Amino acid sequence: MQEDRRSKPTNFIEEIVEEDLRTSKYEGRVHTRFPPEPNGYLHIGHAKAICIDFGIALKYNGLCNLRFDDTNPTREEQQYIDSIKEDIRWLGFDWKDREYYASDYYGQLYDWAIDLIKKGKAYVDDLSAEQIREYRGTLTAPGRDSPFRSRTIEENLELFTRMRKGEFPDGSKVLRAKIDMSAGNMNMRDPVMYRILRATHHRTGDEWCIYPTYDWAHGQSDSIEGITHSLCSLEFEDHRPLYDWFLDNLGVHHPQQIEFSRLNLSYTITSTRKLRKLVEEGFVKGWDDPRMPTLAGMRRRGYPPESIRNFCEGIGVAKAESVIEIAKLEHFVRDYMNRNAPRVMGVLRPLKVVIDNYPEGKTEELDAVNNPEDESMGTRKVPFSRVLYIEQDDFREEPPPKYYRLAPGREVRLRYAYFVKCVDVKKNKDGKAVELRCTYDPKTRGGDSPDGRKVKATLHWVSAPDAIDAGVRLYDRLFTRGAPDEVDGEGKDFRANVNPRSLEVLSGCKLEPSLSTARVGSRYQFERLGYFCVDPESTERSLVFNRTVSLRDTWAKIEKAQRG
RNA sequence: UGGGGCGUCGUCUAGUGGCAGGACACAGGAUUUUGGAUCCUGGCGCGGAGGUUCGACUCCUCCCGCCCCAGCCA
Repeated sequence: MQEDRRSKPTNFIEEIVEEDLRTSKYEGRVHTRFPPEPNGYLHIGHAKAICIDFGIALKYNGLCNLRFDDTNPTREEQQYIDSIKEDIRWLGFDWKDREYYASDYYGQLYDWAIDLIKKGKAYVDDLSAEQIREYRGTLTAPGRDSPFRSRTIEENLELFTRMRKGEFPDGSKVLRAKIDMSAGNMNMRDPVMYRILRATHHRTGDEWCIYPTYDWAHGQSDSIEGITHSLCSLEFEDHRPLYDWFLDNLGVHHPQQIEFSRLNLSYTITSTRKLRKLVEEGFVKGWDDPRMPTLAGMRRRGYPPESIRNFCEGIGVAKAESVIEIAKLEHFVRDYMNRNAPRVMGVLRPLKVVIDNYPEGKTEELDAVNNPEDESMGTRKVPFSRVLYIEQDDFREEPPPKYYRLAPGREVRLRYAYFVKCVDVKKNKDGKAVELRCTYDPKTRGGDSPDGRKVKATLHWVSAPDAIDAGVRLYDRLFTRGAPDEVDGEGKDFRANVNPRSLEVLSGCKLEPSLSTARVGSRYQFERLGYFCVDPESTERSLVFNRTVSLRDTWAKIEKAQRG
């Protein structure tokens, strides 16, 4: 009955879920989970998974758990747990009180391991890691049975119990599932379930010296939590037979694993391991560096969570491997910001302008629209005076073709203010323009000429005596190649493709005074320049802005084409 | 030469035997007090070959290409 009102499935996973709902496969329940390993910060790839896991639950009136897949104490840390929770909440999802840990289930997992041993389906193996590898065979050649494969149930029970008690050194024994050493699927060649590892776990401390592997922990955790649909990425596809094997041989609740293709973004890396390298080797300043594709970095950069969600919805869910163009992400950011970010004027690279015929000491308060896309955002006053700043790039002594902005003898509009005409240029020794002298037309107040005279350009500006100083950080893509893992030379890796000009730090930028109350995290459109966000490094005395993304820039394209 | 997947505009993605649609990108135009936004227009695609069918992106066969798997990582 409810189904009728539901929108059509938008991807193959929703189709499966709806089919399961129709056939009451899980008594009409939908219960998913997001299972991050707390070994790094969440990135845009995780965002896709989060949107799918939580999104499916939301759409079908189900639940989505947060479960930390913490089975490897050597690389997991509490700080990552904290950041992951913060980032999921920021993205806009809520797991309520369903915060779980695979380590919560160590006891149950141990009991189930005993169960499998008793069923003759698991055994303790004394082979070394290297020997196990040799015995496993290759992709094309079958493996061989370990000499310890035929131990009696009693012996296995005793050995495994002693493993748990800490009677054997690290790495000396493992517990393996007894499946099929000749299976075409390598995962079925007697996979390891437990390894001996004396490491302090961030939650269980030193309680355990044996730790379950992913394969042994994951499906069983899903089962314990009553998960119905266990969604994961493609590389786990050939783990599914093992996932099924454990659950079937245990005879417990059996969720369905469904795999989808993970997100790849051009000019971006989405590998926790590689991102950690960028952090640890100082290519960026931290996990939350605004150039990082981490949620923390994107948040600091100014990406609205809504835009990331819209992006994830916009790219779809499928099994084909793909690389999404970064332009698509930027589109969703601009789309959201255009509708929501208040407009403001700021000059990044100031060029002084003196209005010769404007009275000295006079200041006017001009009306400016806060957002032309949303009248309800109202208007504000912007001060105008005789001395102003405009953008250096908005003046050319010798304007190229199609350049509409200011040049000697040219008239342009100052947004919300007056038409001004350039009458003189003062230059320094190097011939660089350092000050413009202009005249204004008092009859054009507000920006319209009563005689119907047109100008081709409208410039943003800031009143010099009223301006506040700020620092601005401009970001470019972190990598110079669309596919950062593609490298020319031998022995090189993605690090060779890091863009040395990914960060440009500007100081002495001039902003309109209304920004003096801007709070950390606030997002604005600097008219004609782009969207900017107040960085946490801002202080009361000095604001720092991050450019989230530039505006679409038609002139830049024309100019680029002109240069050839 | 083992097992598991995947191939639809430049990039994503819809399609479930009946005119191949959408988004982004790109190109052109209209409009504009942001060279923004908006609107219009345009080009561009079913990996290949056979077969079944009145009709095939869809079903069958073969071929080609790409990805994943030989951690006591997840």
